[in-house]
Amino acid sequence: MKLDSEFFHRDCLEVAPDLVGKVIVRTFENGDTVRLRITETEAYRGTEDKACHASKGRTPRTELLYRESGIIYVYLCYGIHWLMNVITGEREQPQGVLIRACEGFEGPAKLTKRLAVDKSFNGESFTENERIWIEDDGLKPNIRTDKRVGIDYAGEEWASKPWRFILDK
DNA sequence: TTAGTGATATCC
DNA sequence: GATATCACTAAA
Repeated sequence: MKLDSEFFHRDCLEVAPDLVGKVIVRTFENGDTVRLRITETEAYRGTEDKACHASKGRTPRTELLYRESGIIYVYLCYGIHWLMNVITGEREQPQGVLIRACEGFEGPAKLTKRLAVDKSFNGESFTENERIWIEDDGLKPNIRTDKRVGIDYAGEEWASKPWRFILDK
């Protein structure tokens, strides 16, 4: 079952664990289809979350975070890597879920490389899209939580939040 | 441990 | 216009 906008229209702290175990489907121009189970996500929640891009204020880049849920937010990290996020929650409320890893592709940049996701997906919809979407295949996985990684700059208070969700086999 | 990489934000 | 920063990876 393809996830609809209702799924994403919730708080990122609900959507993030729910996305774990779901399947990203990507269709390529040459007809190939790739299906990858999501194994790791992280929640980024609002202006008060120092690790969230929107915490420093509304800018052209973070504008997407304020938009409706279910759209894709892709951005370039360290000049080389594309990281993929999904916008969740209410409009005007900057929050989203970072897709960190999929089965066999552990790492946000490996994931986007495999799915050939780049800037052109920024602002696209996950719910009305021919190229990429997410499916629920009925799996009810065990999920464990952990601290988010790579955000030491956000300070101890935010870096220690258990807002990382990992598929537990 | 370090280099590589480029968009963005912030500072002139 | 210039530069400092960054939610990473691969190679050593």
